[in-house]
Amino acid sequence: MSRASDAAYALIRSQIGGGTLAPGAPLREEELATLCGVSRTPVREALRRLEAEMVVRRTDGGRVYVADWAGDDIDEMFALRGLLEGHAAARAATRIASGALLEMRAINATLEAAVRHAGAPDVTGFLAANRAFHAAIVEAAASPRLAAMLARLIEQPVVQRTARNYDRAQLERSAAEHGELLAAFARGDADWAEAVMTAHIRRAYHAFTERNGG
Amino acid sequence: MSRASDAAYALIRSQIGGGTLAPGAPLREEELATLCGVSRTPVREALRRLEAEMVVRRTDGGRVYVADWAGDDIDEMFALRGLLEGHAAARAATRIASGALLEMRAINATLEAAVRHAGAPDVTGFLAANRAFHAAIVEAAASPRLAAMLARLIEQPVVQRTARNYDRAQLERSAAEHGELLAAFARGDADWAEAVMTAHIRRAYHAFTERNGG
DNA sequence: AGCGTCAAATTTGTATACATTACCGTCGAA
DNA sequence: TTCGACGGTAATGTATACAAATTTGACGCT
Repeated sequence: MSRASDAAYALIRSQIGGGTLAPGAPLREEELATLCGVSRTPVREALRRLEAEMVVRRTDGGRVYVADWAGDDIDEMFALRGLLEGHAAARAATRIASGALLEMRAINATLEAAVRHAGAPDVTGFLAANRAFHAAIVEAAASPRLAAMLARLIEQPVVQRTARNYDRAQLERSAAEHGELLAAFARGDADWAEAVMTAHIRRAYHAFTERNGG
Repeated sequence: MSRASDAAYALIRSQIGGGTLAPGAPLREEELATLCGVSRTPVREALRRLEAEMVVRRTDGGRVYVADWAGDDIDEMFALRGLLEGHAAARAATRIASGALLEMRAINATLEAAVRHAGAPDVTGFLAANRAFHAAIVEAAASPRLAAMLARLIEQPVVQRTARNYDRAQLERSAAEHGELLAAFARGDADWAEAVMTAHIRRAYHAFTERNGG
């Protein structure tokens, strides 16, 4: 896509993710335009994209606000993630190429290393590897529509807060579940992969709600 | 949303749905602008929306073409529809209000009347009632994200071609399955509702592929 | 003859000016 | 005092002009 439009999209999204733009805050096009150093036009396109992703919401008139997904929204997101990522895992199990499987093993080795990092676990490293791992599954599922839906569903702030709530034992359990997914993939067992992934997401859900007053 | 932008969106979408704009056809902004009687700006916004819905696709450069979803795409769409509509039915079973349930019974009565129409079945009437019925389920599911996903997934051309492939017996079976869904809703049985809906979509899938060379 | 390169033309991306619409405060009347 | 209407203000919606980029065609070279 275009340069300015993409830059505006990335910046606004990161500001929302980083908390600089708080949930419920109004977003005025002109203000964002000066913030991004571009004109209103690309800002408008960025807002349209964010609206489609439900990162922002707009009122009956055109006013745009930062979406304050909380409570039921979180429940929805995790329920749909479980459904769709489980489906993705099932598809991936019967389609993944051996090369991609090797790559995923390497990714999970990195993840395990981050978990067992000397002193405290390397949460940032964990997050990067975790993200790459899940992305690889979606890639192997070979379903553009599914990929698009999951991209809109997985809010990184939620994933990050979830992981930062994990203690070392939970991080290790995540790594172990990833290992089990790899075993299911190696055997082409779709049902197994789906079950493990569903449980994986479900556990993340409870970890998230326990410490965030869901 | 805005007047002109909405009009452009509706017109372009209907032209694609109606076949006037064939799959693979290039879409030039200026041409569409004159066609819709508006400027390029609202056309651009309409194209962004259609892109998010995967009704059109755009190349590395900004060129936009009518998406030619066929073959694997159809499989994907039905698989995801089964998953998500099944989930919607499960949620609806435990949440639907008695008033909404009554309304759905009325809708299905209309649908049955269309099926048993004197002479040939009234397929247009069937489609209208069918659409209203499924929309009511999504509404009762009370999940905005789920609703947004399904809206992007259910291409009316596909639904229409599916229904037009049905013979009278299949139309009657659809009506019966709807009736079973209503029974599941009345008892608040989420598992039952989900199973019936999944089967319902699956049958539609096979009906579609049988006569469309899937 | 085929291929690479360069240039012209067409198309999209961006910016800005203008029109329109929604919001909000104020004023007036019940 | 509260409700409703009205007008000012500020935001979004639209149109157009200009800049950037990509495609396409032709020309020259191998």
